[in-house]
Amino acid sequence: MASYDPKAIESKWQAVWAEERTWEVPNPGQPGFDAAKPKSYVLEMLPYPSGEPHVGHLKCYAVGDAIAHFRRRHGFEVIHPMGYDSFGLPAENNAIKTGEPPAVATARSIESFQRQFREWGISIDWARELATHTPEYYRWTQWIFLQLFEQGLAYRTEAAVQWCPKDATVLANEQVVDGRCERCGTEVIQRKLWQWFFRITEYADRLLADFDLLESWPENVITMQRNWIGRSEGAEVVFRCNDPELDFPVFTTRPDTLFGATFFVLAPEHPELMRLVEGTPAEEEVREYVNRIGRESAQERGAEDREKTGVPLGRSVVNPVNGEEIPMYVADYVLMEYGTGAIMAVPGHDGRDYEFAKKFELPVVRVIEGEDSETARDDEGLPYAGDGPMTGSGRFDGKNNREAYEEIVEWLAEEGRGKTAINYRLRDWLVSRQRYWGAPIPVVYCDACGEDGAAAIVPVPDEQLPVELPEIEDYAPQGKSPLAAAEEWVATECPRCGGPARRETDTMDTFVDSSWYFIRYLDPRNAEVAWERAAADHWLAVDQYIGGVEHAILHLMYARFFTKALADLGHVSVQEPFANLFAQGMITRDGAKMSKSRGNTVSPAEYVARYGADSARTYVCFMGPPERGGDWTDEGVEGVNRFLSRLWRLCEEVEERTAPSAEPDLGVPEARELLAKAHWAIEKVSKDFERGFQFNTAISAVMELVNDAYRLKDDLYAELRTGAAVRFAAATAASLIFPFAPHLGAEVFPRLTGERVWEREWPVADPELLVSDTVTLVVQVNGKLRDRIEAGAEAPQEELLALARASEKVARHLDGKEVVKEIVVPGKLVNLVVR
RNA sequence: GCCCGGGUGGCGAAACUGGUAAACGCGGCGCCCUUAAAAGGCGCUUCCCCUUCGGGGGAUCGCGGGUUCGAGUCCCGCCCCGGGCACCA
Repeated sequence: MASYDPKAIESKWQAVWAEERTWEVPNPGQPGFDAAKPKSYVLEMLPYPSGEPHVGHLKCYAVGDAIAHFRRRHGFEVIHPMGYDSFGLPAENNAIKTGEPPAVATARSIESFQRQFREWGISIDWARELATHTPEYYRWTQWIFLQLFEQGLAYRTEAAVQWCPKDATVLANEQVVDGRCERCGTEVIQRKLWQWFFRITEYADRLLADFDLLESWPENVITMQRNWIGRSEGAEVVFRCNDPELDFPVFTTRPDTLFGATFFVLAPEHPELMRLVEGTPAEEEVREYVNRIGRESAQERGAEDREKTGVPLGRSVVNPVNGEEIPMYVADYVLMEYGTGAIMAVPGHDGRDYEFAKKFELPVVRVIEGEDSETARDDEGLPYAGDGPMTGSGRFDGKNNREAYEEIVEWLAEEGRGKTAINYRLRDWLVSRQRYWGAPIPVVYCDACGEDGAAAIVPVPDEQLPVELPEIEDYAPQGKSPLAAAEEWVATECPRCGGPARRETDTMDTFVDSSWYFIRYLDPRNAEVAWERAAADHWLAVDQYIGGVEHAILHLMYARFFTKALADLGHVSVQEPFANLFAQGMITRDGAKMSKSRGNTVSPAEYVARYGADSARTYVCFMGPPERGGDWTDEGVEGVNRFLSRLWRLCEEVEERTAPSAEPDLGVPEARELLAKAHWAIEKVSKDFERGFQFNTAISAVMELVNDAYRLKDDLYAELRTGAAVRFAAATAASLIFPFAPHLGAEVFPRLTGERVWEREWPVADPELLVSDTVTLVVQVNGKLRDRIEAGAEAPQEELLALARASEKVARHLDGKEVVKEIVVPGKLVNLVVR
């Protein structure tokens, strides 16, 4: 008997699948397309190809592949593509360090990913493979950019961005770690620069509302996105300054506290700030303050226990509800990015305003009665954030603040001093990067076409796309994009007037590339259009998306935004890209996140070489619930490898000792028991797939089946028809383990059944064999377990009671006591309550 | 501070709508096979106490209360761990 040799069988089946292109599926209109077959789009987040795949990849694709196989065997036409998110910083940083072009390192890494995906036996439709850094792909990224630009959804403006003074470059938020540049450790500052943005805020409400369209997303991911969007309802109220004459709208969620406003604060970046103090005694101090704040990092400014600072402006505004003049300040606790960059300060009912008022000795006024010991900081019980009757609020006195809320807003609206308003925490998406390794932003600047001395932004016409990345010498950013150094490339012709023009030298954030790749998979080789509508309509939406929680906010929200924008443009028919989302947990080692510096990384290749891909894949699915994390242990992989070897040996033995086509004999108790176990396992594994991919328990069910087969097999081999039960059990185990250990399943199943496992429908449990004639009756006295008795499954209540009372163990506890209550749960238990 | 997860043996974990706590795996212990080892097979393994060695009793799912015939599961109050957001008006 040959022993389990994963290397041999794995390469054998990988060759078959490659040769036969087993996992390729046709589009509508293509040969072999079957319109009657339901489709299922199973997708794992595409990898960023840097170095070698790690265990996180192994887990993600093992989980996704199990789902793909499960659906195929339920009659679905499963599309299961793969690609590479191949633009990005690591390749570029490597280029800066070594001078090797990013394309070279990227190609090397992609090769490694391709090789390992094949070695893992992931069922990928390779005909649809793509990489986002190729001109064939980013041509369409640029096309989408221009589509958004035409709609006014892409725009260029001057904005404060994170700037590293040492590297002289803008940094993405992700590149800022604890307020410092991730590369050189220099403290990041804010700087104003002209940047490209996508108007995602326009979609804030739809991004919130359409959570309802999703079939199944983890609740925590939805919550994270909801918080990130941060919708608040409130009112916009206008405060007027009489000298100089200026209106200052503020956003507030508490118009009911308007009567308690005792001062007014502007953000240091507020555009009217310097105008207010110019030529006044306050000018010097305000200017110094603003400059000082400007030099501080966002980290410092947002620090938890930062003391309130600010400067009085020597100006005042009028509170529209009571005509009171209140003094103006500038303070850094007011943020320009949120609301209007100005606030009315209500120290009596807001903790931050309270702190500021105390420090600057400003009046604190109560306008709502009530107390809350949690928030109160003084004898008056202020600040108070709760509800209650109004006071000191003129004609609203005595009313509950909740009711007054509506009335005040209505009244303000009548007076033309306010209106209801909604504010979002979400900001527009900054997409330009002063970096080389990304898709060039496809616009040119033309002075001749411009007005008032400003250059016009002229989009590159579709037929001139892609705007290809030029080859350059030095990849290091010098305060502007490295592309700016490619002078010949920058100097171009204006598509509008034919005169001299300059190319945009910024590239796009790589999140742009990954916001639409799932659509390109559907028509990946199309050179005429980004995708054919029929193909997109057939396959979208993604039925099951799988990836790490770390993408819960950015990637998933950007992709949702793109889908909605593309739907509005008439390019797709769905509003949501991912109907179902599965967020897998992170694998740790020795209880810690894996990292090279910690030296606790796990190389999947090493384990695949040692135990085979099937063991590695099955292990990552078995280590715990896949949505939770888990700690990688070598013993764990060995354990799974032991199980697969055991299944292998069982199948080998069964092939030798039993005949192929005999009907199992249900009359022999052991044969029936084993068949029942097999059907139980079918039911259990199927249910575990359906109930949120509980693969750990699914695999344990197959383990139980194999254990039972081992326990019973030697007695059953003797007869032809009892041997058939063992054959059925072994074949069932092979069939059920196939989604996790496809090579083993593929090898062993046809040897026992003559059929290819992936062409065979997923088994269905026989209900007759799922129920047994007898059950274990649990007998409790006062809720405590006293005995277990075998009883007929259909036995009536009286019989169960009689059985329970007949038990000696039970009788011992009834002795001398009175039974006051009898509880019978048919088929389960009897509980006797005694006194 | 706010919003999510989660606390069950030595470890990873299981337990469907309240009904046998610890399935499955790891580790450990013992036995069988073997000249020996590896591999493999079989069994035991939550803790404490009593035992005439057949077994018997008690405790136990982060802590404290409650509902119930019965709570890991439901309710109330706390503690700890992980993640996200954080001066958002």
